[in-house]
Amino acid sequence: MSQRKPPAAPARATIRDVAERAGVSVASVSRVLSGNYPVSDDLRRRVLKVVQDLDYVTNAHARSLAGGTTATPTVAILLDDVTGSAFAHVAKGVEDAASLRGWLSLVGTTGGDAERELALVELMRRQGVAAVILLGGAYDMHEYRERMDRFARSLDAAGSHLVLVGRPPLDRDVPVTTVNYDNDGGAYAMAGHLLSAGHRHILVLPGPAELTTAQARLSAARRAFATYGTPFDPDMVRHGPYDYGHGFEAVRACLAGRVRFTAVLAGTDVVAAGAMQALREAGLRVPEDVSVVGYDDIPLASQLTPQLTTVHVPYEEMGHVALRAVADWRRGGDVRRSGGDGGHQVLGTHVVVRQSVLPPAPAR
Amino acid sequence: MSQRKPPAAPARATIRDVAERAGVSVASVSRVLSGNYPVSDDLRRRVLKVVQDLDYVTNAHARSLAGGTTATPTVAILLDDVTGSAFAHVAKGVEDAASLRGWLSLVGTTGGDAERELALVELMRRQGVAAVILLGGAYDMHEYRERMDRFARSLDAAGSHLVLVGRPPLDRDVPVTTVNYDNDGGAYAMAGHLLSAGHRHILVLPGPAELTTAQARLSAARRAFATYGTPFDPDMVRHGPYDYGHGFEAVRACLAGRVRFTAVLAGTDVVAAGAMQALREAGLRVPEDVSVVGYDDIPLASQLTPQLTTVHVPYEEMGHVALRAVADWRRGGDVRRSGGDGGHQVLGTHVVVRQSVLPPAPAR
DNA sequence: TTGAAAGCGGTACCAC
DNA sequence: GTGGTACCGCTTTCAA
Repeated sequence: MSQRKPPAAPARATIRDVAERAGVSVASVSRVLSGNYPVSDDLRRRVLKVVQDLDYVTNAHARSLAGGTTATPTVAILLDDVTGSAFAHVAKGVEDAASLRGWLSLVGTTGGDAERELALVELMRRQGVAAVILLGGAYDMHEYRERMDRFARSLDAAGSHLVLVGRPPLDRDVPVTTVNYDNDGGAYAMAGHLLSAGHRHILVLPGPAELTTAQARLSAARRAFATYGTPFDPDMVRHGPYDYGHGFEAVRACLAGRVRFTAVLAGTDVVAAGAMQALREAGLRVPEDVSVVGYDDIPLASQLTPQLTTVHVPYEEMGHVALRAVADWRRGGDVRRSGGDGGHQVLGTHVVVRQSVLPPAPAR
Repeated sequence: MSQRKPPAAPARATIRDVAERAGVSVASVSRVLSGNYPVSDDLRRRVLKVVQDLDYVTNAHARSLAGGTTATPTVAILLDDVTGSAFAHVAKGVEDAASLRGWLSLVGTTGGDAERELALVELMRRQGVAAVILLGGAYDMHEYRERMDRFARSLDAAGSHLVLVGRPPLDRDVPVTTVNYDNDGGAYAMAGHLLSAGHRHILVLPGPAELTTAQARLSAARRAFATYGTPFDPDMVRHGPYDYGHGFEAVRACLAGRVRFTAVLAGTDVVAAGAMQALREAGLRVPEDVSVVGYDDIPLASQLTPQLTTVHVPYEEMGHVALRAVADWRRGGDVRRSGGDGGHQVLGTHVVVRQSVLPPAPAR
């Protein structure tokens, strides 16, 4: 307590310690360790020996400050939650692509908290990461745009870059890259699949009303209804979180309320899983009595019984694309501002037909 | 291409730029930004204005180098895969605890690759993180111990610390903290649950033969068999990866091979899910015809139909405990070497009874 | 081939 | 209160 030197600091060895102990100059040690410069075998041996003995490692901060070999490029991935989210697959995609290039990738979670998101972006910016990749979940359009705008510009000013994945794009003059999937197309096709099977009474569980992806899926479904000349009943839409519990509760409530439906169009696979569970508990069979479809095509979809018909979203590939965009950006200076690609990419989606859809039962 | 100055370097503003533009000294700028020193309001305003204009941020590397306010403590979490692994929940636990303290946490994935693990540990060590937390998945005892030994010592030498979660502990004199769950107790209780329900022909899918956790679960099951005076048939054990596919294939193969069993003791919930699917496809009902139990108690367990009886492992809490251990370590200098706790903690597990177990059917 | 020294961007101590 | 300035640990000219 009264000590001047806190014993908690084990005094990490420095390059000077190594130099001294090896009887050479710091410059030589640096050369040996960087390996990008000719050095005599004897010197190298002596230095490496001491490095071993001292268990020395170069201080990344110092190295990066000195502007040496640009430190390993690092990308930061920010998402709400690692557990179970479909976006965890995007993170995996980014990580795999990064490690393939010898880059480092780090994941930070925001817990859906804007404050924490801001703090993390700031932190990463300070850290000098090559890019910050923001995954999924955009709510308020107003505040959101401004917020992202600021992020993009401040990262850009720090020599970094912002990538938005699964979020609405910003204005053209903002230094940002967007990677998206064809949300509309998938939702339209999925609703169409149900409609073409003959369903007319479809319970729609699009997700949170404020979430842009949910809104888009809902309006795409509407268009599909219109195409099929089927009236769209707003009462058949139940908003709620993208989780198992919501799917379960919503279906249970509708069943209890004697709402008539022959199919459930769920906003995500997890919601679909909850819906299926509620149907099953009510003694209804899927798909004989009620058809159910999801969205995302996460592993769960093919593990459910019956296997879920859903929309495949290329999450991992989106991660690859996001990382490639960062690499291109770094290399290209700012060519991508003119190039057609690079600024905003959209990957395709498609319906995966499995076993959870059948034409509506004659009766009921 | 022929440019001397790569245009890719947007020349991030420095503290000196700010000082100059604001007509003050760098020291003053530093003071304003650190906020830990009295400064005149006028000066503060002028500086902040320029900071805004230039969108200036302090360089984390420089700050950390200068040894100023110790940078935000950062912990690195390393695991195989973020998607779907039970350990993603531990990561979440660490992250939540870290963010509560205002610490930063980063997740890196190894993809089960020892090389990548090594690279990440090295990188983190260089980065000067407060601790590296390694999650799950230990294979070869020989090489493994040596490897971890080295990690522990080198991190320690760099003023950092190694925490092992869900991995076997090392020797007492190695500077490491271990957080574990009562794997044995859970496995023993789970097998006991099946045995006490009357099952005698149990198919055991413990997981990968080389994985320490799988080995432990298997031997605990054996002990339970012994306790119940039930002969243990090695032929009823099928090793394989901790995934859905393995559960599915193993059960299908046994069914095809006319192996007689009334229950499945799966190594994880995911394996159990695969097993249930195979049974269902064979026209067998769970639990009426065959009982199935898992291990982990991830959300999936309660989302399956029937809901899965399994062993609850406090993954998130393990994350909290791991982070607390790091905080204690940092604070305590090296008191924990003497203290009984802190070095090696074991959290309890327990069976969660749901709907996937029934006494064996009379016939069959 | 090797060594000396000038920064990289900040922080903090020491004067004024 | 404010401005100089000596480092932090490392890389990289520039000489020797």
